[in-house]
Amino acid sequence: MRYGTTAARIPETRRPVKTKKKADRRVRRTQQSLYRALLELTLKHGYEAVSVGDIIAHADVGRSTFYAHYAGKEGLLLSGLNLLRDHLLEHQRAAQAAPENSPGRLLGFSSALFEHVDSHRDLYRALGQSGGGLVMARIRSMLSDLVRLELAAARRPERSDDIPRGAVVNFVCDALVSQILWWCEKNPRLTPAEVDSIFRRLVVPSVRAACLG
Amino acid sequence: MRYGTTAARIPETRRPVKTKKKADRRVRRTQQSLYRALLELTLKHGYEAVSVGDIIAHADVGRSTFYAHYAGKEGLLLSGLNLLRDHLLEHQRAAQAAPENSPGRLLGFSSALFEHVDSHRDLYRALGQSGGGLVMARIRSMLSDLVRLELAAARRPERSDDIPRGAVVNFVCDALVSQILWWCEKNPRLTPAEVDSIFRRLVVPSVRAACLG
Amino acid sequence: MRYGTTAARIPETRRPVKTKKKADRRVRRTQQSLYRALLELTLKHGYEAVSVGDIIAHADVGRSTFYAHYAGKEGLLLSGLNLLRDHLLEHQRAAQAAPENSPGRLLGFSSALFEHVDSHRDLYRALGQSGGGLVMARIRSMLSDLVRLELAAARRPERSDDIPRGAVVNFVCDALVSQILWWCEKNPRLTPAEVDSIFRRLVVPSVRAACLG
Amino acid sequence: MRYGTTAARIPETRRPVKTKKKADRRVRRTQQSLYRALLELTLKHGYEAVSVGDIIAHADVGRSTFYAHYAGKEGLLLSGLNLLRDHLLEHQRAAQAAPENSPGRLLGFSSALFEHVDSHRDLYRALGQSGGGLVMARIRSMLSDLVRLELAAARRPERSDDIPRGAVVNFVCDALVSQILWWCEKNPRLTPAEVDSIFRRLVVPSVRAACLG
DNA sequence: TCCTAAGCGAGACGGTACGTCTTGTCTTCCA
DNA sequence: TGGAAGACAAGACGTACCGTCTCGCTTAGGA
Repeated sequence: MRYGTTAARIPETRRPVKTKKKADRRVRRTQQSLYRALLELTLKHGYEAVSVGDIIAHADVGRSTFYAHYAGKEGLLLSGLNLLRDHLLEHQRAAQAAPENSPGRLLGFSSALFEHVDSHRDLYRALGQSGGGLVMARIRSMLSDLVRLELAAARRPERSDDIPRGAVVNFVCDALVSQILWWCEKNPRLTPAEVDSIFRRLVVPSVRAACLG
Repeated sequence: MRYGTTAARIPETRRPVKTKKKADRRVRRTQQSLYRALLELTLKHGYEAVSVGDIIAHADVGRSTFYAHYAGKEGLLLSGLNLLRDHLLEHQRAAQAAPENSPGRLLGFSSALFEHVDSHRDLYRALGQSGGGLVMARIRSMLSDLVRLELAAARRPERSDDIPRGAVVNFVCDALVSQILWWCEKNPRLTPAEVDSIFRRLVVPSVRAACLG
Repeated sequence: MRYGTTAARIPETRRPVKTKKKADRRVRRTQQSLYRALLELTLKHGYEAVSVGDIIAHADVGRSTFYAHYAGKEGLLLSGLNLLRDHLLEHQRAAQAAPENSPGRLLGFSSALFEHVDSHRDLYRALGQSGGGLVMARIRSMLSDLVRLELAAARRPERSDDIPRGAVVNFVCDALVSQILWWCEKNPRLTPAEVDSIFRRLVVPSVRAACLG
Repeated sequence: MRYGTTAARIPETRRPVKTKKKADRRVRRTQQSLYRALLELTLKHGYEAVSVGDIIAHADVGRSTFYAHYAGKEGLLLSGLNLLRDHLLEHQRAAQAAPENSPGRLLGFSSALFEHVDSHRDLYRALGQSGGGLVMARIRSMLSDLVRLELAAARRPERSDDIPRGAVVNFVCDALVSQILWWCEKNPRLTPAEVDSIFRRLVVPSVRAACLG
């Protein structure tokens, strides 16, 4: 979930922070400690098994400090998600520049997503296994925005017997999440490209038929 | 703690049936009380918000009695799943009797599943919303068995560039679950038949292409 | 607690039993099973650690059967105490036959008591250690009757500065119980005679002074 | 779980006192609330009938807070015993200053003990009645230390036919406890001085004979 | 350079749910 | 029909977390 080394900006804090000017190096250090602790403990024991108490002990941070920054365990984890969203949005925009009907245009961010997952495989496995349901739901919700955006742009005029747009968006998002979890849990040997190919063979034709028919 | 040294004196000759039957009457009543309580409370407050204490209070059952029958809240809910599984298996077998390549043969149990969901719409909505993630996971796992069974039977010889069977099974199951949740949460006006149609238009062609070449 | 092999009569039952004619061999067998189970489990794990559930499981008896015979764990244990009381009463009567002021006359049952304890040392240790407080209290209460009886008979006319009779009885009984427990827990090598001697040296002179002044 | 890597930076130089003091104020208030609740409830319903739930409800304290301070109901009650022990030790030391063989020297703390009991008569009655066996056992154990200490100091060289020291200590302690319970339960009209007198007349001569030959 | 407010550690606290345990009652079956 | 088996309600137990809170220390930015 950490992009490169600039794991700084974590906007999902409780308090607007006001960011006086230098945005408190101390604050940043604390938040990074907590985030790192969450990741490490999740990898070791699974997301569900980690308690707030574990996190603050591992991060050597006071309990009240934790709650001063995040609403809870999930808040902390979710704070890392915005980075991913920005990353995918960028790829989506790039794909939109491709010529109409070119094969990689529709859902063009998918390969970037699988690449991302590939570089955090252990974390996703940990989330998938031990009930990080809520986190996956948030990822799903984020993907949902992307897909809706794309289909809204691409769609030809709606016909009466069309599949409802929401159903298609839903189908695509869950297929993505499903693919990710299956990859991480069951078949970790595949390359991101292979996984992307599987995904596209299963999903894209149906979506094309349903929306661009 | 092991009873039964005397009970085992006469191993299987007498009547292990009649004794069981009568005792079961009370047991069944208790279990039904608990199950009904769980459903009612889940509908009212959401699955996650219901505690074991709530359930036993509502069912007027002792705490130890609850744990004598079920491992926990989830165990109780899961106990209702076996009936559904049997129901679906029956429909699957019926569909298999249809001629090869007829349209409703593949995943023939899907309409039965959506019919079932239709008659428990509120419950599924409650499960979907408030984090019955684990329960949906169990339903998914049950569906997984059905789908795996069917694809194993239907599949032509495997080719090297085939999509791995597991990926397809995974894709189908999650599409089913996804469809169910979307239906219950977002678009409750559709009929089961319409939902089934959407599902089949999105999923079946890809599956046919992937498995039946 | 079991005298010889005739461990039969257990009068402290809940129901008068009515003893139709053959006095239900089954009932007796059940009661013996329970009593034996209690003793064995008490020796193994200590009195407090044994639950009714353990007893009936070990005796292979149904729960309701247990409560049909005894009011609880204590009731069962206490049912063995009457035999001891009769035994001691007999010795007390024998000692009373001795000439006035002979050394062994006062509290003449003490040696019989210590002899009894000697033959059930393990049980008393188990009772003393793990809080068989209530049982020791019952033994104490039984001894109390004996001592009160004896002092009432032996006492010269009461004087104003006498120690209250109840205080003396109390003192003697607790000294006996105290001695028993100390013997079993701390110093199991002493013979019954030695223990009796210690007891008499510590207690009898004071009692004689207080009552026979 | 070990905090203190930062807190230990400045080992013992600053002020480990002030910090503790303030924090203790709240702690002390909580502990006193709990102790008071225990006493009040014990007086009202008897020691055994009081559950941890009752105590925390009456003290308006969280369950976990209770267990953070005490191991259980007994632990809470026992926490009040240390004060008594210190009190008695002081009296013992004062008595030791008396001339050899003066009447009040041996077991000189006894009157202080009975005075103490006198001022908590209701509590001791409640403990004695309803099975505060374990608590009385702890009091006994505390007295045991005092007596052992005293006899060890006072004793002349041991002779072969001496009563074992442990037996004497045991005898004295149980006589004290016995006297206390008898007083509280059976004869509450006596003054502490009278009770002390009874105790001393019954016990001290024998002890003197056994130990000071 | 001092002062002041914020960040922070430490952890006490009230609360809630958990799963286990034991008790004594009550129903049902069997001989 | 009376004794045995065991399902059951009741509720205490000790544990685990949670999210709130109070308390001083420390530290850095503005006066």
